[in-house]
Amino acid sequence: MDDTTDLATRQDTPPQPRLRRLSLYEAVAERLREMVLEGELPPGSRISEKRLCETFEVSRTPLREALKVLANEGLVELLPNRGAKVTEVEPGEVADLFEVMVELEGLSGRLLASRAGEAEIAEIRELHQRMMAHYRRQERPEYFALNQQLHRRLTEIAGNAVLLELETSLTVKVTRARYAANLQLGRWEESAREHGEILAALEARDGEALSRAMREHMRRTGDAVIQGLGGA
Amino acid sequence: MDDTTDLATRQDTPPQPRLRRLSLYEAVAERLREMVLEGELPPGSRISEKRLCETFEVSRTPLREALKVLANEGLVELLPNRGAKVTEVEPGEVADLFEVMVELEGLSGRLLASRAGEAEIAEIRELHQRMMAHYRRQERPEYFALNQQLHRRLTEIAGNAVLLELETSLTVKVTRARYAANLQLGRWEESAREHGEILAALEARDGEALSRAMREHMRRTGDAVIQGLGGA
DNA sequence: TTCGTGTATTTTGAATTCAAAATGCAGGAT
DNA sequence: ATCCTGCATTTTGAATTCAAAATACACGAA
Repeated sequence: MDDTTDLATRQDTPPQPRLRRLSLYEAVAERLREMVLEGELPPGSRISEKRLCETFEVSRTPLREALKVLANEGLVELLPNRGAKVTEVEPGEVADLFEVMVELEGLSGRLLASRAGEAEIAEIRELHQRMMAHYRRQERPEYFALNQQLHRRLTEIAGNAVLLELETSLTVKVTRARYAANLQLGRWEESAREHGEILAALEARDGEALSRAMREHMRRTGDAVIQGLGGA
Repeated sequence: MDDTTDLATRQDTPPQPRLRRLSLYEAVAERLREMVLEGELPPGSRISEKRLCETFEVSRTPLREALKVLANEGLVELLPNRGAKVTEVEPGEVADLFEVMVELEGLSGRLLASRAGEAEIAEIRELHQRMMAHYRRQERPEYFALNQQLHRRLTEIAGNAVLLELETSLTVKVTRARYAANLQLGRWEESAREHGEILAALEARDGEALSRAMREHMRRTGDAVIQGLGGA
């Protein structure tokens, strides 16, 4: 896209692996992921390669590579010789998903308490306060975005790469389940309060309390989502 | 491989999604996974698409699709415009891996105790005894294979699809770390004893004890592997 | 009418081709 | 001698082509 920066990047990128132009298949995968998450491609719907190729204006090769990526993320299912379909959101599987997420959050909390430095805690506090400001103003999209960012940052600070990777990929499914459940419901207030408890436990560096609070937060989110799906 | 069964499978496979001929890229991915796990493709080594295509006698398309699958499993790294390389086995990441696995095993144990029926327990007992027979005869490969099968079956019985999926994919990494650590060491006896405790807790349907035993088993395996890698 | 069979069409799987980026190397300037 | 610079070669990224499988449909028999 921006080829005037070649000169500048040429010698800087090898050491810093950040910031590169995406492959076509990555771009397609990203866009496709969005479409699935937001229900633009509804669960269960068959994906016609030809149609999508026309939509994205790419050939089938990068599209098929992107589909393989999405398949590994569990967003689409690849049926041999019969194309791909968007996976269904089964309430049972969503329950399983949160059951696992609760454990991972618990681990995250325990690690956090022992590994977060003062600087990190200050950073979290700041994110928390910004988020709460949006809550008071009832700005949902901004709140939600910061919420995601905050949770991600917490896991980053926990300092376990495998955990971070797992939470990232499972969060995609969680987000999808939220959309499917149309979860803009009444949990806002409760959720905000839980966030307060999480911050408090972090500031107190109380590993057990933090772990409990994060587990509980995830558990309740799960309950709300599952209820929204008409599950148990 | 066996194309004489086409006639038989033609009408049976649609209802039962089991048992289908693999796509070329799946076959390639499987073989490639083996090669990485067993160190035939050493960590850090660059992968030449052309060479591998010649080895497998396939074109680049299915090979590249397979590489994408392996990349999502974390076995290879895709460098844009510069091909793929086998990921390194970093002791730090292996430590992270086991830290997560311990939690998942704990969950698995808790679920197992409440969900395993008599039939399942009997099945596990039988697997356990077969495994122990191999232990007594000091037949390592057979022991190891049954060990894998038993652990997988335990997670299956735990009845959480997401957990099963996660453990499956993480087990691939665990296996790779074991190979890298050359772990055919002295933990055999200890490990066998731990398996006894697991079975006992399962038979007693003691969720807490089972969870603890499975966590502990995984923790110690991790310690041994990390030690074998020359880590902490 | 309904069901089954065979054929035409569409869609997917894999190979090939074409283009762009990266790598390696030779020659020349400092 | 060392370090640029530019070209040739190799390797990767993406489009296209070809083949095989699945689907849709029309026809004919029961």
